[in-house]
Amino acid sequence: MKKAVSAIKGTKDILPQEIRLWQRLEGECKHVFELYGYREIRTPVFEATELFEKGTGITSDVVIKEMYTFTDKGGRSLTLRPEYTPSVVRAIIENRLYLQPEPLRFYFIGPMFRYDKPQKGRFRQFHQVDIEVFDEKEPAVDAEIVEMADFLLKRLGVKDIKILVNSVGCRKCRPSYLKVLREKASGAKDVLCPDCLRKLESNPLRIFDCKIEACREAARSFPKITDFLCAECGEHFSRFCGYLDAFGLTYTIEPKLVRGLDYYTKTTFEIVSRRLGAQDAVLGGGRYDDMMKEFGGPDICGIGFAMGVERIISLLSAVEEPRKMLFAAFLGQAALSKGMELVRELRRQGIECLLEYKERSLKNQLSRANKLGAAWVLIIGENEIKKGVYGIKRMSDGVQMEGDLKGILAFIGQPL
RNA sequence: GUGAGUGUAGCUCAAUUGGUUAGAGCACUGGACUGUGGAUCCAGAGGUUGGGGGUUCGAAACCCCUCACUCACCCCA
Repeated sequence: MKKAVSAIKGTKDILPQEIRLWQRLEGECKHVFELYGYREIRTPVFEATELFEKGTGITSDVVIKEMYTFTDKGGRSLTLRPEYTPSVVRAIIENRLYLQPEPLRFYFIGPMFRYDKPQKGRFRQFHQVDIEVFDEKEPAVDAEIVEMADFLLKRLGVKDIKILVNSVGCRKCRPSYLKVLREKASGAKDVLCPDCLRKLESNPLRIFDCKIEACREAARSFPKITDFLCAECGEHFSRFCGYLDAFGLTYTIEPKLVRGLDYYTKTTFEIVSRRLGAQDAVLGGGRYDDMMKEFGGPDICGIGFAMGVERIISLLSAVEEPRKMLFAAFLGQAALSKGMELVRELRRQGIECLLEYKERSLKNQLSRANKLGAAWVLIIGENEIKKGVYGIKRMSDGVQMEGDLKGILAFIGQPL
């Protein structure tokens, strides 16, 4: 098939057939988030490249190899946002939102861009639903966020999910853990695969993820981060888990849940579904207590999560809702003019109407109306115009009558 | 970035393994039925077999290059 122009690799069109699902998801998100006191915020799709280098982290994979970065005509280095958190933090500082009495709870829905190789559940332009809370140190809010995510997913009808939680410690306790882990893993150098030997340097926590049995076996004896948390982080984590218990949520403590963004401190969590394939996270997030300060803002902590819209959508099944639409069929030019007039009035009465301007047989138009799932067909022909009435047919049972505009409206008012 | 798999009509797939004019179902258009839908039957339209090159008397099939998609690694939503 010859294609003049096609969508860019890793991007796709969301077609009308699918869009109902998107609208439902967006509606549910807004509804739930507002129930929890969040308000929508929207920031630009591109930002100074520096924002992500500082925020997402210069050592993260996202920044190193996945950013859509370009130079604009003024010579500035700009980047299409690969994630949302740095933008929100920037907006808060820039607009001094922390000086307002309103709670610092924000949500956002929009596209993100990462130069990844596409695969199942992974795209170059994808969409995230994102929430962030600032200035709440208490582990209670960590638990509230997880509970909200769980509530949202239940409302959406997402099944077979698992909640994973962890603490990655803070800048005080994490380095000492990593040191011990590296030492321990170095002792097992002869059994680890080449991949893991590389991870030993770059990201030793990833060794826990290896699929090779020898590596898994060795990793079982490695220390867990949850055993190395400092007093503050340890208490935060146990209270967080306590609140989750109080909510009656089932969750798994997953000490190898590290997440790829540099900024996380203390709590991290993910909600996964095995139905998604290799990219199994529907939602992931955590606490980032230092980002605001590092951007030169006030010392305000933050916590949030991002949910992958395409991934959620793939777990939902489309529900075909019946379309309460009227199809206007006409025969001849005089009838067309009359039809345009009638349809205009019906639309003002709040009735979805479709009038197609092709001259076709009545049979053809009825057939078409049937295919489109129209609830009624309005029939306008010479006979009707002479009599000053119009035919209206209910497609579900074929019942048909004649009437003027008032009669038609009354007929439409009857149950289908 | 690395690796594997797949590209045939709008969609799902055939083509006896290299053989003549690339087929079918669904969908589409028209007709049977002149102004009354769904069922049935008939007909029509729709293809540079992803693209380019090569091997061959002959390529959708084999080889090379390229592009796209899919899946996995890495990483993440």
